[in-house]
Amino acid sequence: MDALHISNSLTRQKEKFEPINPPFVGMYVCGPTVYSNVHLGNVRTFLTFDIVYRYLQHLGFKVRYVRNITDVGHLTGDTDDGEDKIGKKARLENLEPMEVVQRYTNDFHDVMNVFNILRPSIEPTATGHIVEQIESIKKIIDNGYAYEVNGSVYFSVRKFSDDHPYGELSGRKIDELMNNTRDLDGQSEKRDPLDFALWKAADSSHLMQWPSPWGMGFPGWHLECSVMSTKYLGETFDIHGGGMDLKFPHHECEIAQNVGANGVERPVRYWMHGNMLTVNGRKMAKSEGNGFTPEELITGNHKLLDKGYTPMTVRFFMLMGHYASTLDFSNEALQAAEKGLAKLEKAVDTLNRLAPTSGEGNFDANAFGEKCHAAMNDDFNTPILIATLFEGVKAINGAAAGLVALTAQDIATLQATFQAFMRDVLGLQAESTSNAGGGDESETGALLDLIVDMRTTAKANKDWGTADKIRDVLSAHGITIQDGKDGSSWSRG
RNA sequence: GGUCCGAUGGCCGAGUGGCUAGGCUCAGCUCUGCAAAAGCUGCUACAGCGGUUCGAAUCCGCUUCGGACCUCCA
Repeated sequence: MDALHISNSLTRQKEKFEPINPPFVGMYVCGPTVYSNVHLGNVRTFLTFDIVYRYLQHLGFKVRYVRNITDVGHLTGDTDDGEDKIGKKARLENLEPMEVVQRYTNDFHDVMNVFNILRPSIEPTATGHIVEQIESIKKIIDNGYAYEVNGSVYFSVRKFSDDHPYGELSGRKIDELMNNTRDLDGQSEKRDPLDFALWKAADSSHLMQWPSPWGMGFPGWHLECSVMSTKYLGETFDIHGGGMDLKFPHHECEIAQNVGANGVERPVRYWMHGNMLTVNGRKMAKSEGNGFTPEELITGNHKLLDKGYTPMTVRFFMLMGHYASTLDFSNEALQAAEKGLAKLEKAVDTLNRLAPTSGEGNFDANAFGEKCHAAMNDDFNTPILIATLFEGVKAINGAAAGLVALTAQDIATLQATFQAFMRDVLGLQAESTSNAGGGDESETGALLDLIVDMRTTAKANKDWGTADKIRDVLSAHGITIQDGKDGSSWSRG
């Protein structure tokens, strides 16, 4: 494809991407609720939109990427008097709610860094936008789509659906929803089970609460995303992303709120949903007890893991599947990713030392680069991109083996393409396996050259014992010796 | 119960009407003091049944199995 196409969840079509105000692009992604450590499934979603962000920038768009932090707890249960998650955690650990928020926000940021996921342009918090949320509720009430009961405000879905479509994104119909709504525990003040809260009254035991025209309380969960996306990206903007599990009710309610407050019929042009990471076919989730943290993954300290894996291995593993498909976690898949990534890294290294042919080249480096673009243009198809990169690997290794001829220009093009797609777009950075802190690179390199040289002498003398000992010891330190026709060389990893 | 989605070789995972996906694994070969790496070759699949078509993994129907959402969720 010669232009970027995106699968739009709203229309269920693959559509050509045309920003509202090129070269600017506005993108909003639902961030985490910071009441616990993020697990790997969460990471997958943020990785998905990291790729979108990176590729849009690669294409030259000026992207304003907004990803919120949900730091209001919301309710643990379905009842009107449920405790909020952050408040509950604060009580359990004897902390201020904001201490809980800060702790898990820090954790979230650390994890994002470890996986080389870029920071958004703006990272707004729900608590920082209480005023805007209250203003938004007033507008919705004024427009006739919300009502107040005992200090709480609810959105009237039925009233809204008389004037506007509701359920378009998730493909739900009001009548079906009616029949399938579960009976709530406790009585609800809602006039209709389909209604959702914009503002909840809080009693004195509730730790996080703010004054409002309706009394002390806190905002409903869906509202913050509507308000913050509108504030920073406008009443209509280009891309809204999030996990598949947020499609309903969260995103559906967001649309209703935006339309209800601002009257804009289609606030978001392209809706994108990342699919779930599964374990043994089931969604990774805290409640399932099958989730593990990035730290457990890296150390391998978890019953589901045979060993630890590096962050880049995990990143590569996730990118080997398309974001819109479920991806099943398994040790074998991780191991395959580990080896595949090592092969890729090794080829990049080989590429940098490759001697160009003096004659004609027989590899079309330009076509290779275009193929990489085509893969990403087709709805960010990272598995195809990776498969294409391996075609480049084959050419590089073929050149090293003397089977493929690459001109200096070909090599330069290959280097630029690997830099652009492997490093910049896929965000796969080289992981140093050397024991850091042991002097500078060139010094170590000179020593290794000397050792390899000594081993070559030993080999020439058929002193296999010495030669093998050098190889084994270096290997134990992560240095691999390669013997070729024209002598030996070393590499890390 | 309702809505939606999926089922691809030993494993993971693309593809969506005709053309090699790719990675990993396994076997053989080349290279090599041995090994590793690399290269070459092989194993070559589309849940089942029926239909549409010159032609289907790809479209339609049914069956079986699995999953997501309908409640907080990335």
